[in-house]
Formats: sequence, structure tokens, C-alpha cells
Amino acid sequence: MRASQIFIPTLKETPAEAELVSHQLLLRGGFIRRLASGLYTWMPLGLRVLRRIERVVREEMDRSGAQEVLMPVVQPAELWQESGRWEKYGPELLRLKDRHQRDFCLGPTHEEVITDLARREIHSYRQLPVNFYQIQTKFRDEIRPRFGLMRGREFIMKDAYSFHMDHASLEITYQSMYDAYQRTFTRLGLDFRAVEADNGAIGGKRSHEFHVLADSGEDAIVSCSHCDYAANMEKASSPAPAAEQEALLEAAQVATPGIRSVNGQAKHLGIATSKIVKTVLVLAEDKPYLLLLRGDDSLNLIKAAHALQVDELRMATPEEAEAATGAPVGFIGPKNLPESLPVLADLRVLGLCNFSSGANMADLHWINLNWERDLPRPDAADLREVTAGDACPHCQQGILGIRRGIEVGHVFQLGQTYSEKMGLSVLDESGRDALVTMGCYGIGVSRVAAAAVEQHFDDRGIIWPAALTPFDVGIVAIHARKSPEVAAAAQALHDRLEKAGYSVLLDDRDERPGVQFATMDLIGLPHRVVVSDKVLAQNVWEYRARRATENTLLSETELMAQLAAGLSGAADQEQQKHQEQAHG
RNA sequence: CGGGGCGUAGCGCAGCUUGGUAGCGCGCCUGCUUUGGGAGCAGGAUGUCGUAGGUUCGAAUCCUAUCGCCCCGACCA
Repeated sequence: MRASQIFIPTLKETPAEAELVSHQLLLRGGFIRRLASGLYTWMPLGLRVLRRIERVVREEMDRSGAQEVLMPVVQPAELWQESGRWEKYGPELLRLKDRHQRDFCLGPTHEEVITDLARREIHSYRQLPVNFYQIQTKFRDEIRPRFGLMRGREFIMKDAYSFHMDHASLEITYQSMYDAYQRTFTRLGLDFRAVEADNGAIGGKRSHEFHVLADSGEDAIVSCSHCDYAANMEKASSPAPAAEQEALLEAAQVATPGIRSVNGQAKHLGIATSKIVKTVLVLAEDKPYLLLLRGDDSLNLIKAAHALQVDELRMATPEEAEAATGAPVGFIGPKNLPESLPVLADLRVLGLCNFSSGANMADLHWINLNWERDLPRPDAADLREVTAGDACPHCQQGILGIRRGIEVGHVFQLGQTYSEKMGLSVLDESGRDALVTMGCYGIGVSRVAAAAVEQHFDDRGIIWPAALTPFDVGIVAIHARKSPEVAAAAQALHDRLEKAGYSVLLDDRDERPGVQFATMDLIGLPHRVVVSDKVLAQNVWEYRARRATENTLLSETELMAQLAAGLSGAADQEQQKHQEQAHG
């Protein structure tokens, strides 16, 4: 491809709307253009990147035995009403009416459609297991689209849905999808982690998210320094330290005028924040619950929702807290509470001796409280958010670290939720109806493009991993309009490289060399070959890898070797990096 | 949805406080010179100042409404 024949509208200045580097560079490099909030057009260069991602995804899905289909974007409301999600999904579901005033929505995901397909077509256990996937545009009417491709309203996703007679069969496909994702993201040249994730209210036994590591990531992920344990914040845990063994001191009430914060309390009483039990009032489906946490710990609301087995949970307002406990915020404590108020403690709270808490009266706190002696031992669950430096729950040696990640994939065991709601069953070996068990597996295809840029760029532009680059090699023909020799040699090299299987962008524009170099760097092709009179006179090619700062002069044989090594070399490196991660 | 900010040429911005109908840089077009890291000189084109009302002799500027865009916002008792 010649640069004069492909539309690459680069921008010298950074558009004001772009915050993230990936967004800035994809705009500046002419990969994407914004149409409206959260809606982007893929320009010729961007589309080439997208197609390459799709290719890898498709190959790995096919390899895993999944079968490609393509389902409609527009979906009838009836299906969503059956699953209950027409009401539940909320404003993210873009609803519309056709000319007959019938309700439809734009598909944010396809569980309903695929389940409907399965119940129409699959009737026998002999047809299972089966796994269908598609690569398709989704629409979610995000509250706040941002970061360009990272959180758009319209985006491209690979989603797969598997159907099984039993959980054991689901486990096999789940594992095969997990493996396919490992291969996919490795091949894409991304530094990523598979993390254990919470399944939420739907249930199911296992769920993993695949995160590309990047400081700009929207999610915090926890990983062990020693073993391969990794989890998201909702799921991550750390073992509670051994219960304290101290001589029990006499409980007492201490005046603490105006002291409402844990830090203030610790300072006033001259104790560590870890010796304080803080009491948090939450409302679950409008019912109040008291949660107890150590003063130096933080509450994770999702863990709490799970522990209380509710869908939604929120912090009470100070007014609500006072109404429920009779004490102002800051002085609420577990001793002498109204009996009707359920109490749930974090596991770490149970191991405390001689702790301090609010006394359920303004300006008063307890010190030296002890379980059983002064108040009953409450039920307990893991409620606290892990912090960097915590012990790993899986191995003895490691400590947990927190990094930022961009979620690019998710594998999930749906179980029988949709089969039940939508009546998907088949006849088993004994001729009886059996509910089908499902799994679902997503990859954010368009998001991968942005995530790759977040991970691979420098001050001059993008540095594409070999598998994603819109062109493998860029040829810069210097002053080609003035030198027929350069023009001819560059074109000939272009043709030979394409014949050798590389995709090549030949910059034949009538531009100054500086402009050509700047363009090549910005759009991030991994390999650059310069053709000039100077170089031709020496009968060599001038080569430079995108990451390098120096040119090297190579014979054509050496150049070919360099390109081959560069491409596979990159893949090997990523593979190795991945293995190091996997094996810790 | 709440809070903050911004809409002026394709892009980045100034002008607005103190009303007198528009300017800079990049980009674009033409010519000449230049030519290994986003060139120089000269000339040129491009705006119903987001939209709609209002105030005024007169509005980019003041007022109102509306639309669009960007940023922040679950949480420590």
C-alpha cells in the first residue's frame, strides 16, 4: 500500500477532548474519528488494526471448537421481558420502537437471543455441548462515555455462549475458553493478567476477568508477588491474622467530645487505629445492617452485598444512621444496640482484644471491650478491602500488590439462570426434560486496540505489537519525486516484502523527510526501512525498529532476517513474559 | 442524575470583565526557496462567534432558555 493511496489524516496537535494517551494517539494518528459522544468511526488505518485483532480472536475461538454465528443488533423486547432484564437492565439499555410501535432494544449483549435460538433448535442431549460465538457491534448507553474507545457507547465485542447438560461439561468448556483467552492475549502482545472475579447475584462457581496492565486502567486488580494468585478488588481476600492474646483489661467509657473519626479517636485515646472497631450502617433493600470493621480497614460494599445476599447495598446517610441506632455518626458502636438491628463483622474484628468503639451516645466511646465478656460475638464474613502488602491467601511467602488494569475479557459461568427464565431444556438420556447449563465469554475487541496503545507508546507516538500493527513494515522513500531511482527501488522493495508475506506501507508522498519520519513514528509501525540515494549508492537498506534510536545498514538478506526475527521475537518475548507470570 | 468547565475557521486557542459586527498559531491553497526528524518567505481562502429568544441605536461580548461536548462524583462513621 502506498501512503498516497490510503487516507491517514494525522494531527499535529492533540485534540482537547482526549484525556488518555490511547485516545489522543488514535485520534492524532488518524485511526479513529469521533461522531458523537461514545461513537467512533474507524478510519482506514484503524480498521486494519481492528481486523487484525478480530483475526487472532477468530482463529483462537475456532481452534477451541466454538462456532461463529452473527446475531441481530436489534432485539425484540419480548425476549428481554422473559429474562426479566427489560426492567432490570436500566437506562443503559437503549430502547426503541418500530413503525408499528413495537418495543425493541439495541443489544448490549446477546444472552436472550442465543438462549431463544437454543430453545428453538436444541432438543436433545446429543446436540450438546455446543459453543457459539460472534464478533459484533454492541450498544450500551453508558452514563458517561469517556476515554475514546475505552468506554464508548458503541463497541465491538466477541461474545460466546456455551450450552451443557451438566456442570462438569461446562467446566471443560470454561477451561478451554480460559486457555483460548490466554493464547489470544499472548498472541496480541499484551501484558495481561487473568484475575478471579466475583460472580455477582447470578451465581455460578467461577469467573475470571482478563486485564491488560496499565496505569490508566479503570479497575484495581490484586496480585501476589510470589504465586499466580490474582483477583479483582471485589474478590480478593487476605487471611486474617491470628487472634490477639492479651490480658483482658477493664472496660470503661471515655468522654470523647466531638471526636467522630477513627484517626481522631486513636489520637485522643492514645491507641492504634487497629484497636478500634468502626461501625458502618448500610441499607440493603431499605433494611439497615450494621457492619463492623477494624479501624485501619476499608469496607468493600460488593463483598458486603454478597455476604448479606442482596443485590444492592448502599451506605446510610448520617440521618438514617442516627435514626436506626439512636446515636450520632461517629459514636455508633456494637455494644448496647437495638436488638432488631442485624450485625455482621469482618473476620479481622473477631480476633481483637481490648478494643475501642462508639458507646451509642454522643461524645462517648468505650475502651477495652472484649467479645463475650462485654458483648456477644457477632456473625462474621470477609468485608474488608485488601491493601497492598497484605498476605497472599494462596501461598505462604507472597504479599499482595495492587495494580491498575483494563478489562479486556471475561469468562463467566451463567449456570441455569437463563435456561430457567426462558425455558431452555432438552431431553436427557432417560428421555426426561433437563435444564441446560450455560457459560458466556466476552472479549472487548475494540477496547483491545486502545489497551494495546496504553501499554505501547512513547513521546513520538504508538508502538504497535506485531500482531496488531496496521502494517508490518513502513518504507520511507526520501525525495522519491526527485529521484526515479529511489522511487523505483522503494517500490521494488515494497513488492518483494509483500510477496514475502508482510503488509507494507510505502511512504511515497511528496513530503520532507522529517514529516515522513514523524508520521511513521506516530502511526507506530514496528519496522521502518529508509530508501534514499545515499543508501542506494551503498547498496544497502537503512533499517530501524520503532523502539530503537539508531539506524542500521543491512543487506536485503539481513533485512529479511531482521524482519522475521523481529516479528517472531516479539511474540516469543510476550510468551515468555506470560509464562513467567503464570508460573510466578 | 449532582457538581465544575467549555462551545469563536478543519485542529489548538485569544477576544467577552469595560457592547461598536473578529484575531493568533497549526493545517489548507498558490508561488519561490528549501529538503535526513512535523521548513522559510510572499500571497490567499475559510466564520450566520453552538442554537433560539430577549435587552440595546448596536451583541461573540449582557440576560434567559435550549442543545452539544469535556472533567469530577459509589465508600471510612
